[in-house]
Amino acid sequence: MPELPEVETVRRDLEEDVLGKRIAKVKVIDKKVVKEPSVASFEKGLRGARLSGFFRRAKVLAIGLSTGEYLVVHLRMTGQLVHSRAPADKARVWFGLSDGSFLSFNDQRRFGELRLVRDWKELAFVRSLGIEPLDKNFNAHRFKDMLSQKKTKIKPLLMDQSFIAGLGNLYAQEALFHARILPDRVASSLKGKEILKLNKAIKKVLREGIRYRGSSVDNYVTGRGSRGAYQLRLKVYDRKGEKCARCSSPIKKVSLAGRGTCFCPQCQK
DNA sequence: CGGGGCTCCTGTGCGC
DNA sequence: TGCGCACAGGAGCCCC
Repeated sequence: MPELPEVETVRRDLEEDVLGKRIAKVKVIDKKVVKEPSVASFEKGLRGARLSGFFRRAKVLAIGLSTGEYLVVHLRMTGQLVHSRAPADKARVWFGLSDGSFLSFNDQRRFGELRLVRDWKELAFVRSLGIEPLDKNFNAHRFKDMLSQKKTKIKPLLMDQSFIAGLGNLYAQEALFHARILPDRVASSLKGKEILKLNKAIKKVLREGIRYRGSSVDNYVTGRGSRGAYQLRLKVYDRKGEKCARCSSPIKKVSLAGRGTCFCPQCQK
């Protein structure tokens, strides 16, 4: 499940490996993943374009093109964007680059989305996004303001992209563990110290996630097709029944807003 | 506007 | 061993 650190890892890989290369050929194998414009216009608009910049907002990756348009990629659950010497066997879409290499969009569950647009920041989803959690404006003072009126449980709120943009189910659970806060706490009930700790924990888990090149719990891979390593450092996510790294109590799992949520009932309060 | 629930998808892993 | 079903979760959508 690609979240901010996974998408950022892909962005950095591609910026390093394919910036400036030209798209020589576009092959759409699964039309479902191309959301706009029509497949014909998508192919025509991309063919011949150079890759001129790689941008990320939350979990959205935008690839700037020499034509002035952007190829906007949302990996959703199982999407992969991989640069390699040959198209991936299971590619939904692939791009043949001018140097003979390939950029493949793979997506087992087909929730992923590709778009070719003029102004990616005007996309409805991008416009509705909340604050970027690694932005310096996201500090404890600001966070306190954001939480003060919120009657919802903190964990689903952390996953609300219009509130904070980029956390998903994995990093939300990890951040709450590091801040020692129970996932079902009502957001407005958090005290000043807890808000400070959570603000720091969110930044910490995202930065660590990026440093370890993302979490390959399921089928996420980097822009080079390799696995990340942050899954080895997870404290609660997918660890139901295992011992808490801090206090050895068994990790519990509940469902919040329909999503699996793991936590330590002993050291999260 | 908020929150709950359903939907989109497919592979995995569980219980019987 | 095999079958069927729950589950995994990002985000849009509908409804109250």
